[in-house]
Amino acid sequence: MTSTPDLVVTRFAPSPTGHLHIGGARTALFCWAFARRHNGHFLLRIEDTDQARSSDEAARGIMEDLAWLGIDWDEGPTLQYQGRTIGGDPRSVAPFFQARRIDIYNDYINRLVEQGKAYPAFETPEELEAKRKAAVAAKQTYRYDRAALSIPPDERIRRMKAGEPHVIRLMAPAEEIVVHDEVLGDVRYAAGEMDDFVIRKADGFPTYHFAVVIDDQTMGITHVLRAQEHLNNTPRHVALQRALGFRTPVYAHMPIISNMDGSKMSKRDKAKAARAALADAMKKDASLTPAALAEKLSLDEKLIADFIAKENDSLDVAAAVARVFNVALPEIEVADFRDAGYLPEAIVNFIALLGWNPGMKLPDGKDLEKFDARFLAEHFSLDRIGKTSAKFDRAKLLAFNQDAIAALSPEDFAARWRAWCAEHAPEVLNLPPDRFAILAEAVRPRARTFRDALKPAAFALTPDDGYAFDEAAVKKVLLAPGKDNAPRGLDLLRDFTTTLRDIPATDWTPATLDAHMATFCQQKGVGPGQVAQPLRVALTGSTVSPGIGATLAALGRDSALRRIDRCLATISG
RNA sequence: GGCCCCAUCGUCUAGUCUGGUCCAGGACGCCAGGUUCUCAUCCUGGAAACUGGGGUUCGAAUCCCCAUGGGGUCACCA
Repeated sequence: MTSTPDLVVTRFAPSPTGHLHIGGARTALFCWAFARRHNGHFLLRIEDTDQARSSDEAARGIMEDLAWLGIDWDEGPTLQYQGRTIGGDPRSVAPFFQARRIDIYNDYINRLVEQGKAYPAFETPEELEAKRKAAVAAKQTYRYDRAALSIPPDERIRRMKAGEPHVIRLMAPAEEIVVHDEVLGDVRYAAGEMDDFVIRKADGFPTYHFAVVIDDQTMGITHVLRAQEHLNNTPRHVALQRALGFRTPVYAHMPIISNMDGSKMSKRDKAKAARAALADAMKKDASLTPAALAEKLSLDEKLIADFIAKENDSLDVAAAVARVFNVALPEIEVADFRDAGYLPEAIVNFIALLGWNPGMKLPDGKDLEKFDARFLAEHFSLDRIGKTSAKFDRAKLLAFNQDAIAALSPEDFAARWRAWCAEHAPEVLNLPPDRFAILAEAVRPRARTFRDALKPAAFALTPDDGYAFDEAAVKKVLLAPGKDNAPRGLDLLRDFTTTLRDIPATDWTPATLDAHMATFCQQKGVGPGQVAQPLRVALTGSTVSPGIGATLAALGRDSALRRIDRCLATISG
């Protein structure tokens, strides 16, 4: 192993049991930024010691989520992303999947057992659970009672070697442990608080605590940045480091991100939202039995019944409910935000502000809060991480995303919206490129996310005879007598259409069309609204659409004229 | 419940370490106006907070103590 003495190495160590959680994304971002700021390495390690819940797909998904956010790792499993390779093993510290490091862990565990610093214990999970329940019932704090230590050492080892099912427990230290944390300061844990926790499970896999400590040491991790929910784990890790003779890395625990109501942001929130929507639907429609729902959602009836009864929080059911009943589920995982049409740069900016702040002013005296990953890589520091937990305010994220969308060049916005549409709304791509570009620009200030953009764009995606003319709009805008003796909307429309017919396709652009309308209005002595609104009703069926020039142009000359003709033919009077 | 952490507008926060420049600044949201062909964008203005109580000090959002509140964590999950 080659190592540079002062090389800063941070790591992000997700367990591959699902998509990347937004909170995990922030942890990864801070680890990445800290490494960049100090010209160090950011390492990605996959903690797959929970055999039942881990999967390779999940690991890959997490890597893609990170890459999408622009968080690249210098060391770790490799990923091909947009033509380049992320990851690698420049210091020879692989493997990066814990399941492939079992031999390493066992070496250290054997050493601890030989030294009497750890010992086998033979209780079954059921026995321990019973003891735990008894302690709770007696209002006592449960700690492992060291029953295994009453077995003579020789016999313990003999039974262990004979293959009797056992776990290995660390002999907890008898002294106080002080954890120095870069954001919280010294955190003290009194002697005797810690019990002899398990470091190797009966299935032979190390527990999280043990694997983390071994890996952080053998991978040369110098700085551990993680969420505060891990703070209480840290004394265990320090105890382990001392027993093993390892150094202690620098710790920095960052505040937790929670929902607006203070509850923890979790994947279960999606199930909760779906369940509420389902309950609502079932109340309104008595025919929606679990059996009927199974049909409707094309899922197993038992799964659905259990979901309703809160027996499970199946993400499949939640997703199906969202789709079929057209309800929005809260975004929790990075993939949710991507699907909803958020920009990675907006997400990065927003989550960076959840618990960190540059503390800088703009020239106009306002606080600096808009920045990108490059800025973070230059300015991120531990001492500006806050201590208070942060609530995830979607309204503010939406505002950030809207600003990020506004900051894009028209070409960039069109290209990126197109890429999103290709995945989530392919029908939009049926438009010819020039009209797509016009539509994109028209829709941009009306969209806070890519998905949002679909709504104001809808008029351009329906067939020319595929929409109805809103009755109230027709009455008010087309048929009502004009103000101040002006002609009715319908007559103005008919009149202006003559002008429109004379405009060649080559001039059919938003600016030119707007200019023609302005001229027409001047000639007729009417306000722009008196022409634009009737036109809008004819073109879209409603009184709401982008600017009239853009609306006409996004439709294209043929389509626009066809729509007006249909309106004129349909609405008479 | 034990242990641990935290405490500035509804929310994210600046200010706290190095007490006075803070009758507390910014942003989102909200409210009210304005621009505009609708919707939206955009512009202007407004309401809105130092959890409470004790200290220390000439002086406390800033330092100390207590109370209260919130959160985390107590697995052969990570």
